[in-house]
Amino acid sequence: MPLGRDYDRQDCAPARALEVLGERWTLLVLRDCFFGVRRFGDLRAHLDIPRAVLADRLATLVDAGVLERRPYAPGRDEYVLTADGLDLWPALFTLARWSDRLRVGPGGGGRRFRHADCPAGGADLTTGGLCPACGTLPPATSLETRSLDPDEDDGSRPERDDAVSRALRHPHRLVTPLP
Amino acid sequence: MPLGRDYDRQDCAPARALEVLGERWTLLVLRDCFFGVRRFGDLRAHLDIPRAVLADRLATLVDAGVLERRPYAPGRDEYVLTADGLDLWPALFTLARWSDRLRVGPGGGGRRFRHADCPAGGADLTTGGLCPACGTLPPATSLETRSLDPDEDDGSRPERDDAVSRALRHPHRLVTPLP
DNA sequence: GCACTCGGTTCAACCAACGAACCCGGAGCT
DNA sequence: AGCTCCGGGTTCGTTGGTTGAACCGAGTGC
Repeated sequence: MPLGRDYDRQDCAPARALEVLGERWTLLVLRDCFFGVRRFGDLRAHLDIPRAVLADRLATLVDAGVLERRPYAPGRDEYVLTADGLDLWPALFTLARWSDRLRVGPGGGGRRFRHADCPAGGADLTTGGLCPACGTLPPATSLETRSLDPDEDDGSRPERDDAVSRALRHPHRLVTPLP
Repeated sequence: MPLGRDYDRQDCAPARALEVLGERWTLLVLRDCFFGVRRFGDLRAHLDIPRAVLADRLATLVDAGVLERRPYAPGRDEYVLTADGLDLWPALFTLARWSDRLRVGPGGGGRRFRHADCPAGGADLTTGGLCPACGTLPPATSLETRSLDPDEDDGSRPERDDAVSRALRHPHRLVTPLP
C-alpha cells in the first residue's frame, strides 16, 4: 500500500499499478534498474535517497515480484528486474517521452534508445516505443541507450559525479549491469 | 514539486514527469479526466479523495498545463484535458495494461478500449496501445471504452454507486463528458 | 585486533494527507 | 429582502510517511 489505503476501492487497473509503483522514489529506482544499477549503494549514490526509504521501496518491489533480491557475494545482495519488472519498460518509456516533449530545450538529460538487436539494422525508438526499422515493440533487454549531451558543462547543472552518472554518459545496453 | 525537492537533481525525463504526476491521486484524477469526468464534485464522489487534496492536485495540473480550468456556468468551473494532457494517454494506458497482466482474475474492473474512429473497422487495442486493425496508435479522443463485467455482483466488491461509476458501466467515448 | 566497507535499522523532526467543519457566491423560493 | 440549498472550495487539528543523521553488524584486508 502506497500512502493510504483508499486506493482499494478504486477497482481499476491504474489504481492497482499505483499500489505498487505510486510511492515516492519507486519509479526512479526502477529507471535505474533498467539502466543496469543493481546495488544498494549505487542506487543511493545516484538518487540521493534516504537509506530507510530505499530499503523500504526495494522490499516493496521484491514483495510485488517486480525485483528479485539475490546474493552476488557472501553477505552482499543485489536487486535485479524480474520478468514482470521488465514488462514495465513500455510504461516507463512512454512516461519519459511525454515529459521530453513538454519541456524541450533547457534541463538537458535527454536520452535516446536504439533497437540494438534489430534484424533491420536498428534505429531510435518512436514516441510509442516502436522500432521504426523493424516495426516491433522491442523489450528493454534489446535496447541501447545513450545520452544526448555527453559532455555538456555550462554550469547550469551541478553535474552529478557518482559512478552511475559517469557510466551513463557512455552508450550502454539496458538492464545489463553497469561497469 | 511533489513531496520533497530532491527530484531536481535527477536530470532525466522520468524525474521531470514525476514532478507533475508523481503525487498521490494525480494519476487517478487524470484517468477520470480521460473517462470524461470534469467537475470537482464528480471527481470527489468517484475517487473518495479529500477536498483539500483534490483542489491542490487540480491546481497543480492546471499550473503544469495538463488541465484547463474553464467556467461552464456563472461561478462554476470544470477541468478539461489540454493537448498536452491528452498526450499522456499512452503512458496511462501502458501502465494500466501492466497491472492488468500481473493480477488477472480476481478484482475485476477490467476495461477494454476500442478504436471507434478506425478506418479499418476498429478493434480492441493491443498491449502497446496500437489498433490491430489499422496499425496506428490512436489518440484518446478516438477510443471507446467498455467495462468487461458490467453487472458483476458477487458481493466481493462493495460496488461503488456514484454517478460516475454508474455511467462507466456502459460503453463510453473517452474524453467526452459523461452524461 | 583494528579499521573499513556494504547494507541496512533506529530515531526525532518535519511536512504532506486526511477528514470534519467552516465559508462564500449564485440560484430559487417566499 | 431574507432564507435555503448547492457547488466548490479553504481552514485546521490529527495521523502517518519522509528525511537525514546516528547507530549497527557481517565480511574482508592488514
